[in-house]
Amino acid sequence: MAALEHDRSRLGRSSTAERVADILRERIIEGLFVPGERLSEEAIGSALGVSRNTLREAFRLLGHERLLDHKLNRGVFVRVLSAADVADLYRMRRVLEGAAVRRCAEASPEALRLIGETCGGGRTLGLRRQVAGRRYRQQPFSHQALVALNQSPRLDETMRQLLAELRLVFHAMRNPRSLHEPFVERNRLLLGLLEARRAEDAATYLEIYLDDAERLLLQAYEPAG
Amino acid sequence: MAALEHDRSRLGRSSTAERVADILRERIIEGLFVPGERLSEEAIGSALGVSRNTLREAFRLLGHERLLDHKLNRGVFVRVLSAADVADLYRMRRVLEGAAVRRCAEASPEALRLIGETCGGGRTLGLRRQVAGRRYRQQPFSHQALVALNQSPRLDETMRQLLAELRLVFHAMRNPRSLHEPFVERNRLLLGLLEARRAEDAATYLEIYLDDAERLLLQAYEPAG
DNA sequence: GCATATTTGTCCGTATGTATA
DNA sequence: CTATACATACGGACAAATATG
Repeated sequence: MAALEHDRSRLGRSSTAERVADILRERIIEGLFVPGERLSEEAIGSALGVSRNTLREAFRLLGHERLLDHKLNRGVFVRVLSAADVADLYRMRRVLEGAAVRRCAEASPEALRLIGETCGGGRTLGLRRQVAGRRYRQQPFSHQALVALNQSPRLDETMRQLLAELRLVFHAMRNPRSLHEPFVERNRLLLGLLEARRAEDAATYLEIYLDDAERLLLQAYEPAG
Repeated sequence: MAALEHDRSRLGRSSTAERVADILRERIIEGLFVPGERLSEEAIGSALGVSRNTLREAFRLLGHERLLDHKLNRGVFVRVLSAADVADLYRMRRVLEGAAVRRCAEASPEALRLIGETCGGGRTLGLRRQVAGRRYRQQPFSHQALVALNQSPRLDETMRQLLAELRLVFHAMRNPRSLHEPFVERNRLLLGLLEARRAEDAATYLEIYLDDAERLLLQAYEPAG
């Protein structure tokens, strides 16, 4: 890998550490770095053409996002989530997505449309570029856009980090696709309830949805983790 | 300030950067560093007896918590929240605390008791030590403990960061106390609803509570910010 | 507007301590 | 147990950006 291009194009300038964090975050989310893998300062630093000090700043950022696990004097590792972590993530989803569906009555048509948008696969950042050799899932339901109904940038960011963590679970499994497919129909149904502005029905349905999703995920994950 | 004591006492070891972050976080929350103030790498590094590299790692952590504002080539500043930030924090509170009160029926008596505990003033970490010359508020209602009803460590942490940010608002004002006092009675009333397990009433009351709190806070903050 | 001083951003070298083969 | 590898943390260096007079 070549050294980082120093973009610095006008506004939104960012430090090298932040750009390195972006790169590493992407690789973790895409599964190029698998959970449990150790990230060597020496190896990655030289591969990215940055000093160890700069790289360590990036590691701190990703550690704070719970994507990396900092073990003192042992290095940083891609996070391996426990079953308790998975349960916690779903408790969060119930809160964040539950609050969102309850506000569907006051949501703009545009906001609702974004939930069903087929492009982007759930992430709102400009990350839709094709990753080599990796099929890009086209899920016609964005839970990120759902949470956006709360109209809170901070909750959006929280959800983004939550979904990134959930990726770690899937990357630690052998057949993650099989867990998504049973839910495409449910997603469609949920979206229908939202468009009909039936907030309470949607909330009830979401609870069942997430209960099932959590249970199925834990069943498939437990033996691996 | 003397150099950091290298504790390293068995389990729960932490790096110097994390310990420095803890110290700086505490000072920001206590208002010893006021919003807008620039934190010099040189000054703080030598004051704490750590190198610039280590200090910068700590800065990254606090920046990620939104307590510090990183301005490229200009340094780090104690965050100054905008009115939009305050509104966002209250949107979050409605979601996190709203979900919590809705679960009061299934809350343990112990969990409810903690909300009304008079010691600690809202924070669950062992931070109840007396800060010199700073009166310690004894609020008999912990919104942190309320959010804990969600039984999610991650939401607990989110709430902790949220309350830390809110502190920034109060430290940027001249008379922060006056905004708390009108709510001690409301807190008592809300706690009564929770203890009576009247979830829906509590949720409704909380909405009004937070609407008022946000409005009053913005009124008092707008001219300053 | 310009020259200078200050401060950040980033890198390197190195000593020390810790974990692991 | 020794040896090796690596993370931790420090201090110094220099360029670039910014603040100051």
